[in-house]
Amino acid sequence: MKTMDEQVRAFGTKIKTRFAPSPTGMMHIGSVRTALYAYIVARQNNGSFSLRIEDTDRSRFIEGSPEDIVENMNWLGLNFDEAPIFQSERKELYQQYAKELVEKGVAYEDEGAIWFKMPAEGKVTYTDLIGNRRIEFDNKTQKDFVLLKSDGFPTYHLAHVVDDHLMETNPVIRAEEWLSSTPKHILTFQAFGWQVPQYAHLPLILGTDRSKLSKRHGAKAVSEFRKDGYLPEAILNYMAFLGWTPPSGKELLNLGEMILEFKLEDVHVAPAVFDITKLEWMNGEYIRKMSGEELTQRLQEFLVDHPNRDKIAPVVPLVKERIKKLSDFVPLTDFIFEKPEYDIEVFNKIKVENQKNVLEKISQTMESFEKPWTAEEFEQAFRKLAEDLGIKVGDMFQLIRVAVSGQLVTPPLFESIKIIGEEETLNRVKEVVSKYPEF
RNA sequence: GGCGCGUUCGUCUAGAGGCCUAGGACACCGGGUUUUCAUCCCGGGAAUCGCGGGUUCGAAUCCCGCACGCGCUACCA
Repeated sequence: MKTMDEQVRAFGTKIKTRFAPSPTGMMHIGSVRTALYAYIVARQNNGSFSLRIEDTDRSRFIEGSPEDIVENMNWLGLNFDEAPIFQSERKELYQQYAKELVEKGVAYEDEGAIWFKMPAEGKVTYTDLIGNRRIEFDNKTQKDFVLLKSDGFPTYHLAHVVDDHLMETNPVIRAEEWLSSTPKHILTFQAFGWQVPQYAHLPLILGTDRSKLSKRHGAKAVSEFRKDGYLPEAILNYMAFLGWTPPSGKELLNLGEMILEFKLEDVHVAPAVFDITKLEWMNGEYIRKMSGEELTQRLQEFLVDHPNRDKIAPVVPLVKERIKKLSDFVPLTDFIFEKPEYDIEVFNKIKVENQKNVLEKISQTMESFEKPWTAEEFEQAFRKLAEDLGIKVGDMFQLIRVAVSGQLVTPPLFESIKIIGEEETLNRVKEVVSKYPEF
């Protein structure tokens, strides 16, 4: 059996792939995988990768959609080699080709539209690159279909065939929802007398209810994942693994490694369910793998409106192992930059009697420290205080934590305090003592 | 309804006749490290491989049937 590589080489000299979304909304997370695989195949064959905007249905066009697609492809690092093609600008071209088919007698005009005439006999057979499966359709089960609409625009079927022929696309990588239409396309290629490209129909990506992934599954636009603090490398990695495992068995793979390992023929035939929990885990892995400097920079790019954007560098090492998404940074570190809101309910969660009294002692102990405070002195002093007061060490530090941050969960206490500053820390504790239990 | 595709732990998957009393990852549960959380480490439960027939000494792996799911069935893509 020939590999995909051999099959494709037998077809033409250069591998050309394309991503061909229709601009009916913001770029959807599911289409990332289609774009990614097409990109990888082009890259690993020294081929070219381009963008084609399928905007032949004027009524479904959404303003800003092409820009959103380009922007997110750039963000993901999936770069195009050629200028984007807009099908709406090629109207006359499709009309010419439609006319050609009418002249050849394989298409006819009816009610202002041009229809492809289905052969009454015969079968369409082809081998899909995904799963290397032989797929067969009986022409008898197929119906005539519209090539050119009465408004003069082509349907997807005509536009796909004309464009991918002219662009010399091979292989055609698209979602499996197109599988049923493939006989139409193959027959059209043949009617023109053109070489039929190889097809790779990628299995559908499903929502948790097992229906085709859409907005209502919570898996939404790429831009929203970006806004939520997901990293492009994690998104790419996760999406690539929906239906594909690298032969090396690695759990984490960057784009370069994917280009080395990926093969279309290794992609699954069965649909996959999109599971955001695993994406989140992967995102956390990528965050932890980054250097402090790198993370700081990413965070600064992400936190465009953060009031203390320039001061986050020292905080980054404290949260690196505690955040899964860039956006997690904010709630975890707000108390470091701003005095927190206090709530007696939070203090009540710590099982310590006479809290006000203990807080008073904490305040006094802090005041007794020489500046700069040191970790050893801090820890030893409060361990001793806990012992003297007969309370658990853990509770002691939790009380300090809440007094300083207003929260039960924070990055490491002492390190946080060092960033907040001794003065400010002491002020906060004093204020808590004086206002307790009403804040 | 017609046509097409699919079916291994909850999820992503390994698996190409014996290496499978089915392996890994996420998630979950338990334990350890730890002043919280997280990280890290250790351990655990979790798929009779959709069901039923074959073929074979032997099947998750090959064949047939069925069931179920999904997709398409537009002058949408």
